[in-house]
Amino acid sequence: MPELPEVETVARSLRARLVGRTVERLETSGLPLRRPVDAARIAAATVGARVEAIDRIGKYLLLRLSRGDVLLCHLGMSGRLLFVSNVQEVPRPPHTHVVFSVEGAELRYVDARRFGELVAYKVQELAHSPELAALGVDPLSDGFTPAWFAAALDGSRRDVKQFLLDQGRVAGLGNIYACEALFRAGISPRRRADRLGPRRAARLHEAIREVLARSVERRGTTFRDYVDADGEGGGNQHHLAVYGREGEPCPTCAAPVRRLVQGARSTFYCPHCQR
DNA sequence: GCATTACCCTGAAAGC
DNA sequence: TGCTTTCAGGGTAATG
Repeated sequence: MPELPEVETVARSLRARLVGRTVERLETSGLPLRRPVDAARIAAATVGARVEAIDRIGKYLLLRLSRGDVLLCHLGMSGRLLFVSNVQEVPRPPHTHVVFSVEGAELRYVDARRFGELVAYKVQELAHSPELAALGVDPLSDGFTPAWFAAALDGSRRDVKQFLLDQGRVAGLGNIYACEALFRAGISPRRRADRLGPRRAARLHEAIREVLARSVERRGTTFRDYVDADGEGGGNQHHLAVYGREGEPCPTCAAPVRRLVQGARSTFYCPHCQR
């Protein structure tokens, strides 16, 4: 499941391949993703345009194109963006929904569960798009300061785990890294956000940055579907302390890791180390 | 403002 | 072995 480190890894691997190249053709499967794919709009934005830059905001990938268009891509649960240079030798995998032909190579959007999204905007529309307008602060951006984070926590009475998953607050954290950051900070996922206090808030801020930075270094976490633009899996799954480890010993105290359900999502935590 | 539930979807795992 | 059921989860929307 692509969260911030996975999307960042895709952005980096794509950047090396795609920037400076021109899109020549667009093909789509015709099947809807989370929303219908507007092939005509995407073609108008991309075909004949050069890829000028690739950015990331939260879990969104931004392909900035010449002529002032931006292609916004969310990988959902199982989405992959694959850059394939030897097109003849590598057949398109099942669930290939969008293909950009790029100077003899292909950028393929593959998504078995079709929870992803691909949408084009004019650059001046982007900030007001429904996807980005409601997004909170990216935890690897300069705006993610301890003071901002503490104030945001103070303004929410939800469980801190729920708070962390809210993309309108912190943009880019998903279930894996929310669990890992809370473990690292020694904070119970059930603690109310506005009851962390300044010391825990500072610890959690630091833990979020740390957990994300380490995972970016390891090129993300591959559980099932995630690979980068070159088809390579990440390495962070070998370094998870609690996520997906129900019943296994906590790496700190050896107590069994527990699982609880918050907002219909599994939370993994150590009841002994996290208070 | 927040909790809960349903929905979209497929493949892996579990259960029989 | 092979079939059926359950579960996983990001984001959105409806409802309370």
